[in-house]
Amino acid sequence: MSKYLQSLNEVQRQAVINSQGPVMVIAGPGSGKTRVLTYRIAYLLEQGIPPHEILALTFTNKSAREMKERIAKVVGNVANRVWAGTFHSLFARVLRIEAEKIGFPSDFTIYDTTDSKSLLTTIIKGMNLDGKVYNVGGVRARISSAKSNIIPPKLYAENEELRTEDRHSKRPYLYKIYAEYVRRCKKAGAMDFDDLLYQLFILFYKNPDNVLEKYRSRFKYLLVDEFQDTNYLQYAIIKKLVNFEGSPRNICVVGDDAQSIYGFRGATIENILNFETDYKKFGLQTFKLEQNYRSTYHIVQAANEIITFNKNQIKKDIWSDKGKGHKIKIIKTMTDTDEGKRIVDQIREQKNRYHLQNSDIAILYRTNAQSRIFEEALNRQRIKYKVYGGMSFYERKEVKDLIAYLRMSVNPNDEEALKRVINFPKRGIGNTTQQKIIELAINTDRPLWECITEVNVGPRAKNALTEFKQMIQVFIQKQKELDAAQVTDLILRQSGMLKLLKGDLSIEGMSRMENIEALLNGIKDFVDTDVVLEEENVEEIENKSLAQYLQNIALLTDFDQDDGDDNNYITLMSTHSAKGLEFPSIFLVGLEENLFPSYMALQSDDVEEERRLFYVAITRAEQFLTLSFANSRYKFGDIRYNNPSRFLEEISELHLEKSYTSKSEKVNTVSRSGVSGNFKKAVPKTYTTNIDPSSFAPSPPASIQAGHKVLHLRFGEGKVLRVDGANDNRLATIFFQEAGEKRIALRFAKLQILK
DNA sequence: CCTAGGATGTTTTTT
DNA sequence: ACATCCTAGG
Repeated sequence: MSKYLQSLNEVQRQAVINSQGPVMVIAGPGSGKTRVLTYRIAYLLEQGIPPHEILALTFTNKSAREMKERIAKVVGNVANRVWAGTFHSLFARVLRIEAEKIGFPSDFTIYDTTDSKSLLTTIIKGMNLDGKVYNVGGVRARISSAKSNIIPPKLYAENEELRTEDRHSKRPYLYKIYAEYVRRCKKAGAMDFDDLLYQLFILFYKNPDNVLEKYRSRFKYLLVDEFQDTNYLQYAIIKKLVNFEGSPRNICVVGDDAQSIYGFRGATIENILNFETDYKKFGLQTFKLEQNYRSTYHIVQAANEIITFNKNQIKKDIWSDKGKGHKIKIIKTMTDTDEGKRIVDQIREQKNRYHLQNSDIAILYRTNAQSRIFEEALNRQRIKYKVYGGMSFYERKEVKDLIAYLRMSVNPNDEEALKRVINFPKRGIGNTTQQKIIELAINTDRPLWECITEVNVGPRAKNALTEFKQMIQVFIQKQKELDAAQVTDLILRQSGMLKLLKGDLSIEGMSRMENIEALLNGIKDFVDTDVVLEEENVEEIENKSLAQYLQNIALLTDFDQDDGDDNNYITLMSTHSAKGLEFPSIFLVGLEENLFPSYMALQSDDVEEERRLFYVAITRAEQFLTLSFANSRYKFGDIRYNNPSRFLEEISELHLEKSYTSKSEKVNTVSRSGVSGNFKKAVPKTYTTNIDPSSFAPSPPASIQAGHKVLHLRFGEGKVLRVDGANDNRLATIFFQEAGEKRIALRFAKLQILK
């Protein structure tokens, strides 16, 4: 047996070596999911499967890269020829090859969210609709969800249910916006993020030139990571590739229903259930990875406890043999600023006491806006950190502006790029002129680009437009002759952007210039780095053109930037971004009602996904887990008061450091006044009991029945109203005199029966 | 056509 | 608090 197989436990090994037919791996946090995936691929390669026949789909570039690196360690360079990447990037790659079959240029532009929103704003205005009722964010989400459920504009228009929903939300014309949006994207030769999936499905569905057969015979082995976060559309594509008459159905999906946190963008746990029914008849094998190799006992147990508060889940029994470890610490502060200070103090202490590096530590929060407070506190103490997410490098205005010029030079029909640069830097083409062009384009059903010199405007504007067009035409020409770095340099000068940026000596201006230089360096890097040609992918001619560069950057995020050599910094990121990562010490902050769980989730009564997110967050920790919340916090400029998060109460005290309760009782009894805004005053929510812990004797969980009078260390005396579930999953509904009704998992409860 | 200053909305999470 | 949108006046 190969050496790497010996390093696996029995279940893991089975999940690796059962390489034929459908396989589902349910993998708890830290259970070696990535190891199974990578070893499975390595195993396939060792069995002689050609690398290009393996398609491994992940959600982030980072996990794809990590996977490739780890496969390479086992089997060497052949790993680079496995098709491993994100859904979006790999599908974009296929679409570049096949785009013309479905009416797109192969150099199609990828619209990011900003582009999509900007186009929608134009459309909504053009239809004279109220932008407040038809807010772009909401409209875009609606369209995105339609695409994710494979509902094209025509079906949308015919679907009474959807139309009624729209009428209810006072947006009866949404279907028209959708149709126009799709039309405009196609006219601009552009695909948005959803299109990268949707158009691929359409390609497979319409199947011109039997293109589907080509990919079916090419990708003989499919692996899907984070399967719980796939949406209907993604699963539909997977099925197109795998589920057909005579197919060996070599598909392996890996996921964890308890870590499904992308419901808001259409991910559905039903895919896991559907997968079972779809492949049962083809000999589906299921493996459950339940041993956690990441975290110590208290962390694993706390996670187990809180997840039982969710109703729907596949039963799992996650355990760890890493020892008891440290208990979970909870920090409570008065204000959000204090939270920042206290967390950073705590970080310093941990670093000293346990000799942790900056890179061992991460601060996680629910919303990106929370990062600022910690940045300030870390700055004051001169501790290095890096913020992930939020405004990414490629979303900065100056970067987008320059890229818009680049995009136009490759695809002049790119409407959003044109709108960005037509009057930037200012060249006398104002709003009125632009409106006239847009109008002409709509009336004659032609791209904006073709209309800019035909539009009927005054001589000044006419002149400016002619000059603009000539300038872009030069760029288009040069782009074909020069490499990406050379042409970008030329564009930067000739467009006037460089002059404008250099002339701005303000702090912000300097930083904009720095960003442009960083972009330029990135492009130089792209040109100078040799890429090994993959012989199987002859369709792709590796070159250093601008067009090639643009294809590669569209789907990059901040995560994908090289940090250089100094990587000893504290990581700050959202709980969503943290999925799949692990750190010796995690600080999970802002644990307040309306923040985590979020206000939106509470409004729509969807706390379960928030709880899964909480579960994901705490299971990132290997040894130290610190949770924090603040009494008051600034939001939209004024102070708001929130209660501590309900999730804090769902962790049993067994796993918490003692300091929390004593401290919080003291602070919590302070009454406050003068609460501003329409937020209700925060009601202190700790429950003082005068039970002496030393005389407290919890009864065995199995003995607790409905009707019992019971004692709980924190909640005091209560009556068991009912008990449901069986064995390990028994949940008691208990009414406490002080704390009200609670649902408690008996497996973990410490309850003393009184009578 | 451009600018400045005021009004307004925005925060959930991401490829 | 901050960014974007809107409006009036030059």
